[in-house]
Amino acid sequence: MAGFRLFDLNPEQETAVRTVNGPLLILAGAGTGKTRVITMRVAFLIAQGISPENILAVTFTNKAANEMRERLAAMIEKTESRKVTMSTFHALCVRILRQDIDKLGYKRNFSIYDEGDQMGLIKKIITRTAAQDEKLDPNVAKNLISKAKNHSWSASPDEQTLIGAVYARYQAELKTLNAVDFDDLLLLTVKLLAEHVDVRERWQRRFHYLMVDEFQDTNRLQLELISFLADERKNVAVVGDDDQSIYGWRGAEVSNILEFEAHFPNPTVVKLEQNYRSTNAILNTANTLIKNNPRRRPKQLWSASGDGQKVRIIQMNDDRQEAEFISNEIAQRQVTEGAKWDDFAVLFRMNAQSRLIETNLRQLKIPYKIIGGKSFFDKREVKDFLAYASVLLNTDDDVSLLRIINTPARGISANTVERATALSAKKKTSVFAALSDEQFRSDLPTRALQAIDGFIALLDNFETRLHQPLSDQSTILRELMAKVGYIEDLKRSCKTADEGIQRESSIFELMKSFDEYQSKSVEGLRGFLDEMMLRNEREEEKDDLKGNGVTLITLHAAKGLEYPHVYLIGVEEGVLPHDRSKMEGTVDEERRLLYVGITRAQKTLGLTWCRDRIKYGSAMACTASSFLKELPPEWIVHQNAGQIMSAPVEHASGTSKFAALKAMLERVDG
DNA sequence: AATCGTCTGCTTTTT
DNA sequence: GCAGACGATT
Repeated sequence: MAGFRLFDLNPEQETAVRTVNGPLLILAGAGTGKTRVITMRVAFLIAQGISPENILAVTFTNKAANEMRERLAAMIEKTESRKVTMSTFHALCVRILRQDIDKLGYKRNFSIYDEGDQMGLIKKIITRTAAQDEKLDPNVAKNLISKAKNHSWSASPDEQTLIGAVYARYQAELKTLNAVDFDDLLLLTVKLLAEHVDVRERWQRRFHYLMVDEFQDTNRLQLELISFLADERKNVAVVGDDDQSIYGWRGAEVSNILEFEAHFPNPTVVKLEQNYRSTNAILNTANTLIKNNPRRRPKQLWSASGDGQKVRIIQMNDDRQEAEFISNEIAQRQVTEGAKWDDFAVLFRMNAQSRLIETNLRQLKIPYKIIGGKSFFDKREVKDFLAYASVLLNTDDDVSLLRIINTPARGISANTVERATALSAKKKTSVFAALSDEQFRSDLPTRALQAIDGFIALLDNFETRLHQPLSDQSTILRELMAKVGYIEDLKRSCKTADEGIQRESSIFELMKSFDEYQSKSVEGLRGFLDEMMLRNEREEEKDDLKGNGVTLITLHAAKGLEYPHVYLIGVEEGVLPHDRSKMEGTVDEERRLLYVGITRAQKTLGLTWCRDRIKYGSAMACTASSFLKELPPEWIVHQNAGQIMSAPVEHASGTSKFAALKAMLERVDG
């Protein structure tokens, strides 16, 4: 108890922190100090004498888990805080499965397939399964499979339909390859806990107090997992905001939070409504908008920090003008208001919308950062490297094996690989097993056989060395890469020397982080790979790119972030709400998306819409989003960009415009 | 095996 | 309007 007290909490926050036993639902509106409450509640539990080992806090992202860990470490004894389990859903599942997945017929050294690996496998299966005249979009298949898994429909897919057959084969093949995809991590964990009482009870004995962050984003399986772990104690504290549920299309069930009482009867319900981020103009705009959603838990955000400036709705002639106007205005405000580039964010529904903004910002030499885009882990060389590592740990991992079987080229032709793959499919084995099959080898030319034997020997050799006790895995990996001449091959395949250096440095970076991982963990290469597979570069981007610059970000990715000045662009019917949402009946979720966008703003907010927009290459007339009509007139001011930009320069603003221009020119010169 | 050219089809993306 | 996929070409 010593050294811990509840710092400056408002009454609701304090209730949330002090409620220790039984189900607890914390409805935490945007900017209401949620993370603080969670970490303080964990500290409070420990101060009450609860063992930190018995506390589990689950989040969705590594970033959130790390942040919580750091904050807790600053609050209580390090030795104590370390014993608390803070983990993402998926990492927790990996941990559970690595111990007992053999009970489900998988091997404990299973590989984890990311979405790219998954797609590769699905494509392969579709081509093998579909008849000549049959077509199946692999993306559609992937989504359906994911949906099926999230609803635990794994039992007996209808194999008469193509999709059913693909699903069945995909799942069977994953098992042959000793691999699991992201959905499997949850599905198999739930299955394991459901079917094996001993495992279930072991984990129930381990965790007595559960906390779940972003509960509105949990899917069915995640709720099931929590329910299993909570057992009869029902010490489940969930934190979330139904109004910020924007991942329904990925399987998130808002009903988990809306019908929390049905899953965990008689909970304590706490509403956090005092907002510490935005002005009341912004909050009232958000409040009024979201009231139009029928199914929600009523909340009313308020702030003690005053009304602030009205929210602007700015009409543009077209998307070209939208980009120009915003870029110019940011340049101007940076000077006249003394704002930093960092203080501005431009939010949009679709990534494509960032292009024009980007172009304009670049012209004005305004630094910017785009969140999103290609990930470090999508880079060819990174995937290759991880594939080599993965094959050493699980030679049955076909996706990784096929990736590296002839990279760098070692005389195993596409044709040979195709034959091995076909045989492996027929015999229901992995490709690696097929390589040693007599049937496969009998009619192969000597050259091909030599190449294959060389490859098998190479893997055997390094696999053995890797598994020797006390082996230096990092050195072994380096030697493997050197032996196969990977880096030379990589550089040879690059168009420019610069690209070669870039790619090489990705490999070095990866090796370096493995060294770092090894210096503080005993899990070895397996643990490192797990971490890599469950890690999202984009989340780190949000930290790394804290540097100077205007942020360009999608509404989805902006959740959880905040900026002093926000522009939300393309608030048009068809963009927000997106055309597709109307067909799919998910307009409420689009409204929540706008709500999330609005509540990102701390001081000022501008919503823009265009009368014309280039869509799919040609100009299309647009109308303002129907959501704009739902905003409270008393907190809104309407403007027209065309008029502002062509307005005669009056004296006062003339001075500032001149100053802005001057500053701009100085930047160009410098 | 790589590169070029044509076709297609179009949100969002915590792991 | 443009990226990504796929097939034809060297």
